[in-house]
Amino acid sequence: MSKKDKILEIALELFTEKGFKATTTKEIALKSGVAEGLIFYYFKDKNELLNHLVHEYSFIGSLQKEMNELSGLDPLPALIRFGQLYADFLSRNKSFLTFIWSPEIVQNTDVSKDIVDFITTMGEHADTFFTRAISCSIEKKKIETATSMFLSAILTRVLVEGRKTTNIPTENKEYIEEVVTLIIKGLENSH
Amino acid sequence: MSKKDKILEIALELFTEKGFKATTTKEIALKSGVAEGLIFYYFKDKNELLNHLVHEYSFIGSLQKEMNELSGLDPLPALIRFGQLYADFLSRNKSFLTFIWSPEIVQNTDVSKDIVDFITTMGEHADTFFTRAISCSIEKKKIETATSMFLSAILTRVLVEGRKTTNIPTENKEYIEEVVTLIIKGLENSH
Amino acid sequence: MSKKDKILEIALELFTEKGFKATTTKEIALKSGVAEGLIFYYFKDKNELLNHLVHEYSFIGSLQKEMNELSGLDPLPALIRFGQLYADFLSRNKSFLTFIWSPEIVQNTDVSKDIVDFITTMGEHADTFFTRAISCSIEKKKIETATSMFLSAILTRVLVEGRKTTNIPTENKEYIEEVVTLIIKGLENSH
Amino acid sequence: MSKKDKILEIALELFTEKGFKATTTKEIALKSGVAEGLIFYYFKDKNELLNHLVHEYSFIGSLQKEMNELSGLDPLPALIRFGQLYADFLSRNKSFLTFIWSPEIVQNTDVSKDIVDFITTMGEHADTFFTRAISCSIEKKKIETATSMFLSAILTRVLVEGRKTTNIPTENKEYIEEVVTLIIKGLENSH
DNA sequence: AATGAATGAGCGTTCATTCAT
DNA sequence: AATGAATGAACGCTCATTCAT
Repeated sequence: MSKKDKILEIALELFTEKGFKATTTKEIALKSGVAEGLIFYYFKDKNELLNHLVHEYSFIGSLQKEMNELSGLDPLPALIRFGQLYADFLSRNKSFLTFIWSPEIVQNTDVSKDIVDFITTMGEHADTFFTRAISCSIEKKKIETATSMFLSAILTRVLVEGRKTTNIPTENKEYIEEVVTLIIKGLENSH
Repeated sequence: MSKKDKILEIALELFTEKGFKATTTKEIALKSGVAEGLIFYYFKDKNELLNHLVHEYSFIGSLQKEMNELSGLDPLPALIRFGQLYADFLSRNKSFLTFIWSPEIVQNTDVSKDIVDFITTMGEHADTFFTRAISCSIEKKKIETATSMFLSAILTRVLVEGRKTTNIPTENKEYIEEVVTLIIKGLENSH
Repeated sequence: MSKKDKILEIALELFTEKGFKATTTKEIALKSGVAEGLIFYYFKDKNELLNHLVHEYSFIGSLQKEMNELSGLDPLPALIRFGQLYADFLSRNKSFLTFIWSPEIVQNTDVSKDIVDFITTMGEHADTFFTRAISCSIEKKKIETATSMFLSAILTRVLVEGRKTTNIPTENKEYIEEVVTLIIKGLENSH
Repeated sequence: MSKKDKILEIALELFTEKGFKATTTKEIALKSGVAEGLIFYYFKDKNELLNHLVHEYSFIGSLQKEMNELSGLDPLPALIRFGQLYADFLSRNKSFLTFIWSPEIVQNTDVSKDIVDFITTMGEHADTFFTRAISCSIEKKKIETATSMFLSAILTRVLVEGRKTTNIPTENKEYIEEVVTLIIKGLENSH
């Protein structure tokens, strides 16, 4: 791994763990095993290091690949698997997500838009899965509400409940299954 | 308003807007119209100002009062009203919530526990409303899943969708009604 | 005791214990049980409080009185008693002496001159005692050397040896007697 | 001379001249011709700069070397030369000695012990010289008293009389000779 | 490419001093 | 006489940034 990449790796780790301002370039250099000056050789200043990180960070890419496996599944298992992939993805990127959502970053960058876009994209995917999973036709708006609930439930579980000191009582998989079941039944019962 | 209160007010505003480290005491003093020294007369250092803010902040109190009005309502309208109060509450405290959830604060204080506690309390309230709204008896676990979805949907809507550049297509009230309807139908259909 | 006197008392205590700059007016006020403002009501500023202390402090007065008792004694016992009084006096004022001898005070006040004057006065007293104690006549210069040694021995013992962690092996009285004996014998042997 | 050494040199000069608290880091930087930040690059804070100074200061080393020349001399000249070396040493380190003896330093460090140790060591040296200078055997205690007087006389002369506004009437050498003569005669006359 | 000594603006904080009460 | 809230200059210190090597 090149020194440049090492700097980026460590910077990401420290920024997401402690915050941007609370992380010093000295600390990054130390943990990266490089001289402090090198950071400024590769990146004009600390902000450019942040921008590089935030825009380069391949957000959706990693998830996109995994979702190819869903095409061969039946609608219901696909929906559940989709939920799991989403939960895993959020889990992996939890600290990065809360980082770019924090006041000091939201103020300085436009990445929160990226998150919203991402959630929208996820929503569109989920919409098609729900549509396929429901036998009968249904209002588009109802599907959208269902989708929004589905994604919110997973998002909240991972980001909020992950911080509970007590362990999560139900496994993710089981929880997702329950959520899907409840929504599907709600949708089927509503026409 | 006393100078001490003014300092607290402005500090809250700036911390939630820009972050803790990114806000200087000079800036707080300037906007508060006091000498910088006064901040340290009342709060021994910047951290104590933060702690004061975080622990004094009457999180649940404001919501608790509003929830008294729900006791007279029928189960379903009560549930919807409950959702609205929750959404309004989150809306009001949006910036504070993302602030204390940010890396620089989560790391330094034990307040994330406060949020989790709050969410748990909200969950218990919602549980009783759902139980009352469903005519027939139902597994406790199903109710809990329903509740979690309900609260997540509102939380995500307010915190995430509030940052969408495009305006929110559906009004909160309408959205909450849809969510409640879908969940209730899902529950009733599941036994 | 008036509040003014209390301030002076506490200021003296703190200045000599911690140094002038290291003692804050807040600390003086707190320990004195008065408001901080009162210090500046009585003394224009912190420096005037210091000056007041340094010039008011009746240095020699307390010793002068005690020395009246010496007039009735024989030369040798008088010399020994004189040494004891001097040692006691130094012991009582030890911290004050090292205080006004410290760089931060020597630089700002002219009290080190007071100390020198005091030592000179002590020297003159001791000169007459030694002259009386020696039967035969002797060069004035020899007496002065003897005196200087006598006073130095006591001064050093009290100020320096008092800081030894181990206890002083010999009692002051015994030490003074030995010193006097040695000097007297030295003088008598030199003509 | 390196910038680090320059900082140490100037800090020593200012601390001993004005006191520790009364010397600002800005002043040290200015007189040293370096940026203020450099002080904190080499020494993590002002206290560490002081500690470095105080422990690095080769107190005894410089004197120890000079004392090798004494071994070839006869007892009496050796004693007189020893006194001169001691007086010179004290003279050179006068401001440093009063500095570390001042309240603000005595309170913060354990260096006053260093001084006491040094004086003890000097005492042991002087003891052997006096023993050799006296032809006949004599009580150990008497020697110690003599030694103590000898060192005190020189210490006081340099530290106290050096602050007299009037010039010192007698030269150091002459004074030391007188002191030695007087003590030797006192000792020889006492058995 | 890589270092780390050196910089200095600006931070959080202290504290003597003022002043309305 | 006495208070203590309020001030702001100046302190010790941090840290992103520069630059000679």
